[in-house]
Amino acid sequence: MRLTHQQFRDLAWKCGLAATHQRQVVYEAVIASHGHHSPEQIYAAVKKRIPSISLATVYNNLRLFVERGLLREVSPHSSTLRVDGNLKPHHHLVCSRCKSVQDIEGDFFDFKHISRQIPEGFDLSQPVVEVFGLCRRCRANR
Amino acid sequence: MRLTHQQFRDLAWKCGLAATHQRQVVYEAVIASHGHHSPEQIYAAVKKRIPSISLATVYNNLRLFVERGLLREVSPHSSTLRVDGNLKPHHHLVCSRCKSVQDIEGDFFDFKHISRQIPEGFDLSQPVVEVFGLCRRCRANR
DNA sequence: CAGAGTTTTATAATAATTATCGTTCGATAA
DNA sequence: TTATCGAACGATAATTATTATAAAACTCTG
Repeated sequence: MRLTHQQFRDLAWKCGLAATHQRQVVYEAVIASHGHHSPEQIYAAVKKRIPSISLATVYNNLRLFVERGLLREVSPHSSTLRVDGNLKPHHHLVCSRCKSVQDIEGDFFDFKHISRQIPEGFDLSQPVVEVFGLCRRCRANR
Repeated sequence: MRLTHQQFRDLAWKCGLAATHQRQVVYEAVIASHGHHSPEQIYAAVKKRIPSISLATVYNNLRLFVERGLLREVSPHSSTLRVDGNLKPHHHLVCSRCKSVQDIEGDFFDFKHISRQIPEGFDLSQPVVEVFGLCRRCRANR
């Protein structure tokens, strides 16, 4: 998706960012790419329009966009592997801010309903669900 | 939690792994540590019992345990940042194997029910839910 | 269009994880 | 037991993802 410079300027203005060309192109690349892409993929897309762009600029702007609410982070996990020795069916409550994980028990999810919506062939026989929110501490520190 | 060597041997045998001392201590450390710990934390715990252990051994065994189904991976996305430009409420269907993400629509989740179960103070006003399973391609390639 | 403050770029640094390889260990059988 | 062989371990190098730094370029406001 392309925006006029004025449109992007207004958008950037709302969240207190300067409307630079690089920033606009990064933003457009994310919106245009339906799906959920990694920084490297976005960098590759942006490079077609601005060959001189730096990968750091992509990271920088993605972080700013997420901070200012223009984009949301998918799977806002910690940057490190986590393992769970509890193999009984249970789900996780994850803090989007500090990445802490707590177990939750119970049947909250209507899997029959989900089954009708998911793509053909997707295997949900052992579903794991993660619910993201803000833990008490992070909510207080806002 | 401690296991007898025989108990661990049986467990390891079931998934085709040799029952080494290091392996047993890593496994016990994960199970004993309720919660969802990082490789570094597990390494620190194991080091108290086997000071000479290598971090690589911890990583190696965690990966094997996950592969063989003895442990499960929490938030199986940790390797790279993903962003989403779709700010409308929606949820994600994630492949545990290849990490691909697809959007799903609909109200599958009984948030009133969840609200009763979650810890005091946890903010679920803008919940994001991710459902993990196996996509068609990864299921076929099993 | 000048000055102040941001942003970009190139690059170095860091963190997390994986690969490599020589050495040692564990399981099986003589 | 011990000999044997493949698996596992430990030290360390390499790789990958991300963040930090600092000088140069750009954006915004007046």
